[in-house]
Amino acid sequence: MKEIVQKVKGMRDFYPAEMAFRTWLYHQIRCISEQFGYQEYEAPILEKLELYAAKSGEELVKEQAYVFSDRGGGEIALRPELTPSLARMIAQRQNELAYPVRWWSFGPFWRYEQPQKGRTREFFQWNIDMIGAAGYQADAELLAVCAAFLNQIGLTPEMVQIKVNNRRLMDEQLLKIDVTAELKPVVYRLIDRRDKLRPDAWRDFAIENGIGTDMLEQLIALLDNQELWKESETLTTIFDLVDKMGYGEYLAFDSQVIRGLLYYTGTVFEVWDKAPGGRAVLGGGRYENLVEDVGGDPLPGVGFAMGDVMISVLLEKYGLLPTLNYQPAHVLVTCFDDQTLSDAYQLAAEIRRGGINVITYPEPAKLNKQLKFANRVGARAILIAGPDEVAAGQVTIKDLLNRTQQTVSRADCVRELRALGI
RNA sequence: GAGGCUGUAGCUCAAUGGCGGAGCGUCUGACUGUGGAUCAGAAGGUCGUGGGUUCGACCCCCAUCAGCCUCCCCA
Repeated sequence: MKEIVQKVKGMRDFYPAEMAFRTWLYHQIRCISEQFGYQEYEAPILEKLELYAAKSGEELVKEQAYVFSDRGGGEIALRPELTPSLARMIAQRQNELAYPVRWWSFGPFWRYEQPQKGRTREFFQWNIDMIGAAGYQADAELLAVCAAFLNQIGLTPEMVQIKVNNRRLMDEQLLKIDVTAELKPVVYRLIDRRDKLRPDAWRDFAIENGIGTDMLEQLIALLDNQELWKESETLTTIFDLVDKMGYGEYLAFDSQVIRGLLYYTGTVFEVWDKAPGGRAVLGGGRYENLVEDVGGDPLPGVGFAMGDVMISVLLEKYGLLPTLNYQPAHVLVTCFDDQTLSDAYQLAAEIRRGGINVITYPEPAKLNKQLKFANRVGARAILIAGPDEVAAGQVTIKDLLNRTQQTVSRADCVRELRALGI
């Protein structure tokens, strides 16, 4: 134990059980993405640091990216997010793609953060984007993808909610209460923190940052206005479209959803656990300038990203983790003794050619030991070909589930296994 | 970056500053061609790591590493 080198902080091992879950999640994601006609793609794990300098937040690049120099002296980053890579891939082939482009991806990312519940330094993230659709109606499709996914994995509108807002609406409203361009970042930050601070502490924070009492009262009235979305044609249209697609119950307008990312310009949304103290598990929105920022021509996009860690926490919390069988072989061929070992290996090969996954016990051992092993690894049936069976051209099939066994001719073995439902 | 809790057998955890334990699991046997049960036995530990205090440290102190939790942050 002492001499086992520890794994790097914040990294996870995926033993077969965890790997089975990750594969399951990947499958759910693929299923929904393809339902809406999105194509899978992948970008490099390593990118030049300057790719992120273009638009990602300062915090992300300076504090949270894994950065190192390669042997050529270049500044390289382990990708902390995918969107800049996506923007580059689009820009590189800007004139040959059929728009709107619908792409999705699921892969690993790294951020140098303090590991805690729902957060690791290496995580997997689903990214899904539609690029090249200028109309805000496209935003509704991404919200539907999001809701369809939540529905697919069993998260109901009672458990989670997609909080939607629109930055343009908020900008207009803030302008009405005389929030200047200089004040806007502070006010955004203030809005973002409203649920994190106590009311009095929140007010103090506002005053300290130069927000006058009058403006603060107007801001509170603005944020508390549940009907504010009705003043946005974008939001009313989007809500209507998502409702028509059958996912209206998942949506809720929330004027406090702003999102930290600099590049969002229109609709923004986050999926939240509705329980008290709930957290965001997914976020996204519309961005107008990203492709331009990496050197392409202006092209709008809308998309979202979801990490595997928080969604797992949520599924576990609501008892929705799937029960997965991660033993691919349902049959074990026993190895009786040195004389019949080659027959056992040969039998296993015959069964495999019959289309059934098989493991062999690789060396002679006591039969009860092999039976225990078969149980441990989750096999459904075992095959015994000892001296008696070999001499008679037969094989004994033992059904571990029903505790029955039969001796059949070798030629019938595959058929008999099929009859057991294997 | 800040704070709190934890670290003892493969796993889950006990142990008043004075002989390091239990349950589960593993292995062996009872059972030399038949599994999940039962019984018996065995293996398995530099008590996270490094210092310090003490006649004596798993226990107290300091540092450090890791895990969990909270704050900060959140693409």
